[in-house]
Amino acid sequence: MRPKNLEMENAIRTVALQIIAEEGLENLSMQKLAKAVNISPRTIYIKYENKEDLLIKLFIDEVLGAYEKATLEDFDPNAEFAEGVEKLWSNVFNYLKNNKHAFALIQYGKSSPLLNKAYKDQGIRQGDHFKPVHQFLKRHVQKGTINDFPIDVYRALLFSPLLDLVTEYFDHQERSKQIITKAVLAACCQAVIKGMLK
Amino acid sequence: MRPKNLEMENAIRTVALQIIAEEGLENLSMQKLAKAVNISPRTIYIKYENKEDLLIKLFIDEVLGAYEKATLEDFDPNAEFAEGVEKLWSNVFNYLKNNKHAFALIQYGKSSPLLNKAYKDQGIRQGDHFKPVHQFLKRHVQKGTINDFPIDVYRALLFSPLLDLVTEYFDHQERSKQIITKAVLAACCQAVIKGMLK
DNA sequence: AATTAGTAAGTAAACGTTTATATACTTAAA
DNA sequence: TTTAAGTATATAAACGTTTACTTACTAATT
Repeated sequence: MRPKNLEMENAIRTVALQIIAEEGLENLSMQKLAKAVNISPRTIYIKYENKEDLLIKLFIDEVLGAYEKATLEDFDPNAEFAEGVEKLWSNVFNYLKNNKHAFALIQYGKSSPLLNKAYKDQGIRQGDHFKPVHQFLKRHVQKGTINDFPIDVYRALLFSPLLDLVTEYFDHQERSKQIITKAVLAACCQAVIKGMLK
Repeated sequence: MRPKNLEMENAIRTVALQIIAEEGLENLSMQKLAKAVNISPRTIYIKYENKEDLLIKLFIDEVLGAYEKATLEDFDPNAEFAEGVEKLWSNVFNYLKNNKHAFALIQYGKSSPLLNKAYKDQGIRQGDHFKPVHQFLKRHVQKGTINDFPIDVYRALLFSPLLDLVTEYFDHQERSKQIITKAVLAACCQAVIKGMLK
């Protein structure tokens, strides 16, 4: 039996992300993708059932999986509140800064009904991945450090400003001057922490 | 001369927003839109140059324009900091709550390169619309109430958690229990305010 | 060791459908 | 009667996906 060309499988994902980031999800087609990778369209269908399958696997496995993993790297659920949040912020920012294409698809996850649905299904089935963060927050609620909120509300308060700052970071990368400096990020992180402390 | 059917122009925009919200931007086509409005495809081209023109006008005029207007309703740039932010939050939340389809396109504005570009071009050309908010923030920086940040950073800190909470609100609308209650919103708003105060 | 049957990976080209947009015509009001 | 608003229909290109075929390798048989 002829062996799989694993490099090619990787190329499909990389180029797909690139097209989505540069031209938008609405401009990614199977034919365009095949041409860009320099393979036959049929080859994509050996690895993925259809376009929807490709997009969802790209989103869930390639993008969200790596993102969640990077977020939790060296994160200690038993850390002090400020220390823990600072670690999460630096993990997220450093990862996204170096993975612009993945970030683009993450943003689409909030708009596109297809990806959104996949995310919710995934979020409900496998919320364990963020368990250390839940644990961390729960501990601080019990300790009385922070207010008690539903977990999704914490996500909004803790991470959404950061994701917006990443957008700004990329926007200003193309311009002359970067406004999202380390100092600004640190100050924003402190603001978020301060807001959540009781 | 035969007069324009203004109702139809309105129907085009409403139905376009509906399709985008329900099926995604990538599933809006001119023919599908025409069929849904029960007109000829050509009629859309009388009112819009092409698909891109339609999308951008929908995004900028219909959605962002109305959104900014609603945000600033009865907003007083001379208000106390907490009072001002609370007003902005309640304006934004109440507007978006009742304009789910518009909200969907606003979210696409952060992902789609086409809309994103339109937004940036617009943001640079006509930043005056949010002038009262800039004025408000500037005043409080000078008064020493809050830290001095670039304006885009304030947007991230002040509004992005709220937009995430609106997403959560709609997500939970379909389920049994609403977690984004008035009390939760108010508490989040207070957290944001507290974080920004010096 | 040489041959060959079997099989999954891969390709080129095409399928029928849908896309954005254009042409040619009709309608309705000034 | 003129004129723009509107329709029905056509078009070429692009779409997702499939068909028919080739390639590269394994493993069993000579």
